[in-house]
Amino acid sequence: MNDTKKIGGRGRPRTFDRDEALAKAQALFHLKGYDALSVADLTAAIGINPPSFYAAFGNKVALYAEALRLYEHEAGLDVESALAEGVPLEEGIASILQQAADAYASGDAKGCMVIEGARSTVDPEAGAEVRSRLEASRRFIRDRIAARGSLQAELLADYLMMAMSGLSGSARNGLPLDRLRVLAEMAADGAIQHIERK
Amino acid sequence: MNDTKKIGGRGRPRTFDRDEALAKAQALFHLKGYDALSVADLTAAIGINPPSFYAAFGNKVALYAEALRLYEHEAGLDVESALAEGVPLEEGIASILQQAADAYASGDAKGCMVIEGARSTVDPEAGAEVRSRLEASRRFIRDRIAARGSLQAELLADYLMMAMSGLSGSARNGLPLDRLRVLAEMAADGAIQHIERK
DNA sequence: TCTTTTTTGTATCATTCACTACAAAAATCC
DNA sequence: GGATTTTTGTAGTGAATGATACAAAAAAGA
Repeated sequence: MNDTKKIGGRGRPRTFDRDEALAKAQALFHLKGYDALSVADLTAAIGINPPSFYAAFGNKVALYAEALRLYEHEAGLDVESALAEGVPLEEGIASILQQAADAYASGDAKGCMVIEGARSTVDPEAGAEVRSRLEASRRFIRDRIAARGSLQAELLADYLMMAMSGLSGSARNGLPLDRLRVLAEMAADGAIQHIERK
Repeated sequence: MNDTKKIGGRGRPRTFDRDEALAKAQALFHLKGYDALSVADLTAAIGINPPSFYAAFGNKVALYAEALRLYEHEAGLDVESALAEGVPLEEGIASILQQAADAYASGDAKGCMVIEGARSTVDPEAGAEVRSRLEASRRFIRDRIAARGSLQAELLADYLMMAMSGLSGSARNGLPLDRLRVLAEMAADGAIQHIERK
């Protein structure tokens, strides 16, 4: 009944690597979404049986929450440095959308795991989890813009979320990286044009 | 075993209105998505039992296809006149995105039924149906732009689909109409800035 | 009235889902 | 070595899903 790893305990040792299994689960959740990925799919991919799965991760939605945390940590955009005080706001916005285009069109799971998860997850618990994370991302972006002294933090945060959602969807629909990059640049210009001089 | 209506046949008459039931189903599919809406939900909403449901509509995915057709017919954007030869391309693009903002933020089912369905539908058959309809929409927009003599039809179609997808997602996340309208305007300006003089 | 046709309501079916009971296995602690 | 602890594999749980079998009911045609 240990969901957090305690290496070198007493009983029978695990036959699988929990971190590896988590990474595999994260990739699968990103690829197929929460509802389309069954616990049977997960246990088969990890190579374990249901009891081992539940002993290690608690339940499906808890594993999904862990997978989301891992995704944000490993594949999250670097909004922090993009919107650092040194760089002009225009450049920061363009950088975020370029990062998004690059991230969303790379790997075999296209699009943003959080954005796509927020739109597609039916399960109430999992849906609440992923949507709250998406809202947190919006707040983070808004606060970073506001911290620079901009009076358009809400508007620009709305716009960035809208554009990232659009880029994520287009990536998921198979649009290749080069074409997605152009869209990101165009979208950034739309925002830049509406930035008021401070 | 009649999925198309034959008024005044021989046998026992229907106790419900097929068109009303279809409209109800369309609204529910738009609101909850294909997978989250069960046949039991549908029969309860219509007020019939499963055998009547299957006799009238065939099966769940066939009803979904009908609902999509109805949605496109009733709530589809007027791309045709927005991109008519008389209006400047810049205005046409702005018009499409303004129409999208208005449509996506109105009613109680937010966002575009086709765009959101394409992203969230897990069922293979229903997913293929809605995604093929989304692709058809893209082709229609691209062809309408190309018919004007623009050499940027592919690019602008990509961009419009991306922007509509973003607007649909933001609407689904609860962004109110006034704020969505501003985003649509900004997004349109991003495209307009990249239109090459003919 | 009698036959034919179609819809209706009841009562399921088989499948898939997330999740678990249970006992054997494999490690550490004393 | 014996007790304790934890994981393992087998097997199965109850709930929900899309879809149906079947016979009674209600209409039209003869």
